[in-house]
Amino acid sequence: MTPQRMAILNYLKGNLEHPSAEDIYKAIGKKFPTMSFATVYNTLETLKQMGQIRELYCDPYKKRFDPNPNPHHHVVCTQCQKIVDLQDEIRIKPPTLTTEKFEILGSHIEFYGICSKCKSKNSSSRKEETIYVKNRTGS
Amino acid sequence: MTPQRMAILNYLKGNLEHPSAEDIYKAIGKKFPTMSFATVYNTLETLKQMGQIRELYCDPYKKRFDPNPNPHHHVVCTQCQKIVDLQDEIRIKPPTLTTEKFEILGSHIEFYGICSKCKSKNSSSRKEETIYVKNRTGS
DNA sequence: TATCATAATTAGAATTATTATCATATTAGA
DNA sequence: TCTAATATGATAATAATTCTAATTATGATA
Repeated sequence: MTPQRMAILNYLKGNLEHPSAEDIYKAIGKKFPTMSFATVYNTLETLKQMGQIRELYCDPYKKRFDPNPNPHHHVVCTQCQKIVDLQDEIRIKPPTLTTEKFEILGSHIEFYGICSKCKSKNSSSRKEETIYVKNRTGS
Repeated sequence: MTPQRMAILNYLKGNLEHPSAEDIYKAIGKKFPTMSFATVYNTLETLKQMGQIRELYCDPYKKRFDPNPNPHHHVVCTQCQKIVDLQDEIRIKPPTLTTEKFEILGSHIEFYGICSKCKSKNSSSRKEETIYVKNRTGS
């Protein structure tokens, strides 16, 4: 356990925003200005291997990281890529694969939609809506 | 409707492999050697807008395309990124969001696991298993 | 405490997938 | 056929991520 790892883990734990590697790099950079991007990626990979965090793929533009490794599901805004945890316990049967034999290890439900912030943005300025759709950074 | 578009659409329809843009480029390239990668991406974007195909994000390394735009779910191999359609009709309740108000537009379930091919690969040559994990191309 | 092996960090280059630009070519409609 | 609109192809640009190699920190042991 190095200071950098502590900082990254601390930042992640208790963060509900499902930050990307860049988010983490920027946030930690304030405390550790010398820290490199590679360390962020290395640490995230290590934490993932250790089962401390989970990597999410529901943001099509970048990987996102979830400090809660326990199985749960997500709601994703298709405009700003905001990801929100779902508390609901959803029970689904394992699939009946007819042609392919898979060893199923887990499942993940993604609900897609528009968050309230984006919805109000849309209605207030319709002309610009393609900007919100195409701009990856969500800014 | 241009010849290139026809070729891409024809290739997609009736393809169960959920190909990536590169897969499509390579496959169509045999018939249209002059076709550019940009055309593949442009066409896929157009077809997506038209609602003819669906873009999948469950492969962490690249976007994958599904010729079936109707709602259905998938099983993904975490080693070779093989994606298989699920025929099962799975009914899930829309989530009860307490803090955030989302307009939910759809949902997608991903089951994760190991396909039979990767499972036999693993047991037959354990020493090389990191190769299969790290090699993105799945080859 | 000094030494050593191991693992972590850094900076930067390299890679991969994807998107943008723009000149040219093609298409579809009058 | 003519023309405007759109598609294509070559290439450059970008963004996220991974790799490399040199340096540095860490922790165990003498």
